[in-house]
Amino acid sequence: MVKGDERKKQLLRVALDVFIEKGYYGTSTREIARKAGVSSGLLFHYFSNKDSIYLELVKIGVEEMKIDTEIAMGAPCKYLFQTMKNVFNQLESNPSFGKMFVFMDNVQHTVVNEKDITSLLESADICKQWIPIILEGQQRGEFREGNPHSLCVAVFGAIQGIAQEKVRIPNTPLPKIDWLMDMIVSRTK
Amino acid sequence: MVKGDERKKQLLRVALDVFIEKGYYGTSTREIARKAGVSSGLLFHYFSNKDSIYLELVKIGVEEMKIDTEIAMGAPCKYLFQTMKNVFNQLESNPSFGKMFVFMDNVQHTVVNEKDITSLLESADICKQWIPIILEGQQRGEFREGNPHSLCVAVFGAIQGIAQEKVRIPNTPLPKIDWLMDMIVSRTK
DNA sequence: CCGAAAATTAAGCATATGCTCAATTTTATA
DNA sequence: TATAAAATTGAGCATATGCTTAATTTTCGG
Repeated sequence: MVKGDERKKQLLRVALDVFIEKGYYGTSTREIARKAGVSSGLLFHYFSNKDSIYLELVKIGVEEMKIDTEIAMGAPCKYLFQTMKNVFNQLESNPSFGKMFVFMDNVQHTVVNEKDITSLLESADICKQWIPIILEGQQRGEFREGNPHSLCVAVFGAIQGIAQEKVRIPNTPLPKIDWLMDMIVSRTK
Repeated sequence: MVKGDERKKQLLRVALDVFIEKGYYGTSTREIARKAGVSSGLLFHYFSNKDSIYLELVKIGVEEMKIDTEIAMGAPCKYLFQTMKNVFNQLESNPSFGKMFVFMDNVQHTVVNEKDITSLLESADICKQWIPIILEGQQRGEFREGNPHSLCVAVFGAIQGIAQEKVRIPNTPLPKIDWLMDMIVSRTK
């Protein structure tokens, strides 16, 4: 017998793995329970339904993805560099971080009948968060000219792609941060 | 009544949409049939089972993703540029191309109990195809130094991310190809 | 216009799924 | 140690799913 709180955390960990591997619809509550070594009944003792497990994971992910707009606006280029450094460090040292990264990407591309999730995701939209910062960086001459949305998509698309590969093949060598910065940093600087 | 060949193509088109939206496991054969306006029975008249629909789509995707190694080795930098240009042009003009792009990415991250698919995907592994070309480019001084695998992951991760966003939000502005090239092209050139 | 071939359907079987619920075991506490 | 609270199980219901099959409709060459 395990204390309720621990069990719930364990179930969330297992659920994250299965959701990543098989997607929302392909994940059965039975499989989560089985991989956690408990009965289906217990799963539904801790979570009211399948959606709520998913939603809870999304909430955790959204929290992890939040950026500090205050600091970012103060030094866009430096902040972007630091953000990448943090992400890459975490990808190397903490497998569950990478998993959550991949999960959040999957979530973005999965249509789930849950308005709660849709609204949650809006607040986690990387482009929405970063576009004002990129604009600020452009005005300072730190970032190159061009559509900020495009720049954002390119930079964070690359980070996403790298994270995906890292989770799938853990010994994937990470690129240098400078390479990614070269995509967005002003050349004349 | 529709001629067999046309119907099959239509079913593949519909299946691609559903697979993208809900993933392999979340896609039901009934839904494919319903969205195509036919009965389940007819679906299984044209395809022996669900896996074979998926496999057929993967085969098409693999074919589209193949690169011309001969030409690429002759002019790595130019070829990379041209490849990106083609991809971006297609993304703008041909929605089904973008869909296939996203689908192939999903396929890479989905575990399906089908050894046929696993082996098929190896031949479509972008890194496996590009690493020799990047190496060649580095020897010529066209590409920057660094782990070719990392460079590959960064560049094609970015392209993937962009394609994803373009499919999800079709009016997403595409970045300039030069921005992406700056990630990999030698600075001293 | 006849009949074979092709296209299509509807019903149904076996199994998997989300979820409930009554019952049982374990733990903690007074 | 007695008892309430918490943890856990396992059977089971309703529905969804992959797929089969017999039967029906449509097409079209002779």
